Amino acid sequence: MKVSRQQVETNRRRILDAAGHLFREKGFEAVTVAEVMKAAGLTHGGFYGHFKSKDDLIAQTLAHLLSGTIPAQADLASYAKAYLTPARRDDLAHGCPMAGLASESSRQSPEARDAMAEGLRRQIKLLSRNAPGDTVEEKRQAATGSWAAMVGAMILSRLSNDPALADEVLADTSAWIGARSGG
Amino acid sequence: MKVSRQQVETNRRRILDAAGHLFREKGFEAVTVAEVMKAAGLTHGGFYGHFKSKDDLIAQTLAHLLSGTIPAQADLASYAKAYLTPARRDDLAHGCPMAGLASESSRQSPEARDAMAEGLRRQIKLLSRNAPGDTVEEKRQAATGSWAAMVGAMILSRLSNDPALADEVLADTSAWIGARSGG
DNA sequence: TGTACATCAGTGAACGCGCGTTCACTGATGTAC
DNA sequence: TGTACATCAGTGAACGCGCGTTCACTGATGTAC
Repeated sequence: MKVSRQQVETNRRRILDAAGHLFREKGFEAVTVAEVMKAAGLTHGGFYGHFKSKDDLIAQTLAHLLSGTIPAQADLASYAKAYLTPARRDDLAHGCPMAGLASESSRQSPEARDAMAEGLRRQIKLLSRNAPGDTVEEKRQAATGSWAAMVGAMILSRLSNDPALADEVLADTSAWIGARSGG
Repeated sequence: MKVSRQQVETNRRRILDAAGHLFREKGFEAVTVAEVMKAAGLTHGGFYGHFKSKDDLIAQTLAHLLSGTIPAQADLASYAKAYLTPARRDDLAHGCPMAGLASESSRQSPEARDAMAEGLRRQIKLLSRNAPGDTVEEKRQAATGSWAAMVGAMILSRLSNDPALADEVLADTSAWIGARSGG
């Protein structure tokens, strides 16, 4: 049955939200179109009224995830300390899209990669503002290096099924960034 | 037709080598059993004489990849500089298994994750030897933080389809690790 | 404002394809004598 | 050392399942009058 234009827009956003959670939780390939639609409260047949294909959904979901919420500004060390927590690591569905999906994204469509690259640019720019260093270049290096360390630590921590090692990776990386950036 | 015991062992290693290259290139899910067997010069039916399942292959391939080649020791900064090159980034099939497969591995079987966690422990231990710091703890933090940054930078660099950004991520992370570790 | 009808978002069955896995078969290996 | 035969690694057709995608249909929406 037809639904109102407003409802269409709501449904579209619901699909993107559901996809955002499911993709972060399970990765792009393990999530099915039907699963996303069910999570959005719809049936799978209607999917193609909203998106051209699953690849299209992936690209649009990444753009959706990365366009939101500019995080509060703080110095790099505080930012890293807040980012590198076991709670954030374990809450996959609401976690950082870059840590959760960067690896898979590099094998996705150009549109998906564009969305990710744009998110990366924004993040580096944002972190550069309060990064240590005397020159623009030094600040950018600190921002990029710290961000790479945060993303890498999150990925490595998630990979370990030894909880002690997993927590140590977060804590050590946080300490290392802090020692350099003065937090 | 039956083949010699020696040939069986050769075939098994060929399958693992082929899987090691293909998985790093395309990820676990995008590679099919038939594709691995073909790359190993065999037909797909024989696969189950060597491995219990595709999951089993994944776990054994990771163990195989991570057990080899202890890299030459150097200080952290030189190590990072040698690791974070565009050439290494672009040669997916022969690249670092942890950068290429860590993210996907966290959703694989316990055996696969064990192999990865063990590889991570070895790597941190190895890098700690020549890490800067006065105490064991400081050295471990530098090793872990630097390794997280290297893996993260490799992943972020691969994700960007803007070559300038991709190269900058490597160079900036390398410079940042170098500035701290004195390379 | 109220009515008649064209539109079209969503439904759910169905399709086609590719994948992991199985299995009857083949023929070289390697053992028993 | 040579021969006869049981073993079993590899082959390739086939199976079953799940997935992305399509499509005829439904019935509420929203427009024309």
